[in-house]
Amino acid sequence: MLKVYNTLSRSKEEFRPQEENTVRMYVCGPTVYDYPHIGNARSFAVFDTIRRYLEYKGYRVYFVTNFTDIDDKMINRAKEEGITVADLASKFIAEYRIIADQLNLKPASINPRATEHIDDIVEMVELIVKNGKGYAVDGDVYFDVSAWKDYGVLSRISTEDLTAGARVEVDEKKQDPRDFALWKAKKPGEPSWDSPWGKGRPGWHAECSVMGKHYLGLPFDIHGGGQDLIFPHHENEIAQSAAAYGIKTPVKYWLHNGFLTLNAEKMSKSEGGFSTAREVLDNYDPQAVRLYLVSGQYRQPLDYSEKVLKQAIQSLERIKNAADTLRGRITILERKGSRESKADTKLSEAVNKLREGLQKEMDDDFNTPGALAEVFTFIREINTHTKDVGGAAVLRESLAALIELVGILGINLTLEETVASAESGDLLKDAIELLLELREDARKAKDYSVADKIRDRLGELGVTVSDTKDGSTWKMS
RNA sequence: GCCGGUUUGGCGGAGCAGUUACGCGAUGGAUUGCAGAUCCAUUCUACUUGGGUGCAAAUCCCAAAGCCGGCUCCA
Repeated sequence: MLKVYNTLSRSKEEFRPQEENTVRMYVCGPTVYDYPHIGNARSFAVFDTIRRYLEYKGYRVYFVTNFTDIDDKMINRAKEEGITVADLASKFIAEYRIIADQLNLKPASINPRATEHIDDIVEMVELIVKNGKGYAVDGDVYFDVSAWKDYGVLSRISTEDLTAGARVEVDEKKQDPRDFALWKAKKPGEPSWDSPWGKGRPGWHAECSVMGKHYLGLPFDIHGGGQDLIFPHHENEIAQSAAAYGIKTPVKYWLHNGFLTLNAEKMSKSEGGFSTAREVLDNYDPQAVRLYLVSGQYRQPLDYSEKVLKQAIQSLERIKNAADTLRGRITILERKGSRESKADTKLSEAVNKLREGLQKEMDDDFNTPGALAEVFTFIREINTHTKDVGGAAVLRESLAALIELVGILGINLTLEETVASAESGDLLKDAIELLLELREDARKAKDYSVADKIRDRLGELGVTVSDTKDGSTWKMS
């Protein structure tokens, strides 16, 4: 039974989607005005893992994540760079897609953009005004927080404290400092759309309410985002949806990931730091970065440093080696024939334990570190028993399980299997096998200079050869 | 000021009442023609501090301290 921590109740709740076997989830995507930073990457990776696990459990997941392509930051940055807001958006959406690809994020069901839903937004704002929960002033439209008694349900910020908040800007147009913009009147040089209040553009919070409703219907099951979005963004989303559509809450489970913290001193000193996702992904194996990002429980803060990245690289290596060990043994058994042995049973049991254990951990609010522990326990079993396994079937089963389960965490172990599937693969494969046969003869004759030459030269060509007690294995690197 | 989180071994990071987390690193040993990979052992009877409850507390309760974050457009 899956339990998820719901920010709304501040407790773990049994997860029950409204429609059986289907999960509808929405994750706040980036504002595409700049390069995504490593903190954004964490959020992407976390919710991708959650989505993949739900799919592993058999749910059909509708996964919507947006691009905010119109807001103050977009406008300011476009002005600075001397390009249009639309061009700025294209540039950084492209950038996002590169990062998403490197992080092995499964493509969303859809990536809607705020500017594609202006009509829907206008419609929602009209409803809010019509329902007496919003008011227009000089082309701006504000949400009337005083008219929504449940304001603060999610963030648990009392409205009195809010007024006293350090960063509330005084705006004469607002009836109350707590009120927030639903629609902003056009200023000179800004992109704008027609509305009943004149030309203008949507407030930030409006888009997510609208797109969530449009693609998933209200209420939907999961809404995700960083903890910094709890207030005001998600609080306002709830208020908007409730005020416009008359429903109590637009979302059943609110999930928020913790921050990624940087050791500021350390980072700032090391050549400009590693603040953008791109810098990190260019400097480290993207798979290791992904592993690092899910190495902590998603609600906990996660510290970033060069050291932990290096640890992740080593951990990833251990996972890859285990897959290679299985593959190597499979090729050896293909050569010498398959005959089951006692070790087969042990490995088979380990596979079952892995599946059970991983599910138990992930069912507990997506405990990815726990899941990784299960994976590594399984890997030890692989390393202990594989050399004695006589049946190829259990090896294939183990490999498939390993690939599938680390796949939930976003680690792709099939990337290195390219050779075998290539058109020319068979010829190449046979040629390498032949060389290894010759090498084996040389080794038997204790002619190690020839044996080492074959291994070294193959190594130069990108073929790594390893010896085991029952023969040699190879892989393309 | 208000609200929230966090404090576990050399490092990362689970556990959330009773037994080895797991990974990385280090050291020693084993296996191997060598290399790579791997296994075993040690570091590892660790849990911010002070009280309390319990047969039993890292784990529950109370208090304090440190660190981090949110408080109108930042994942």
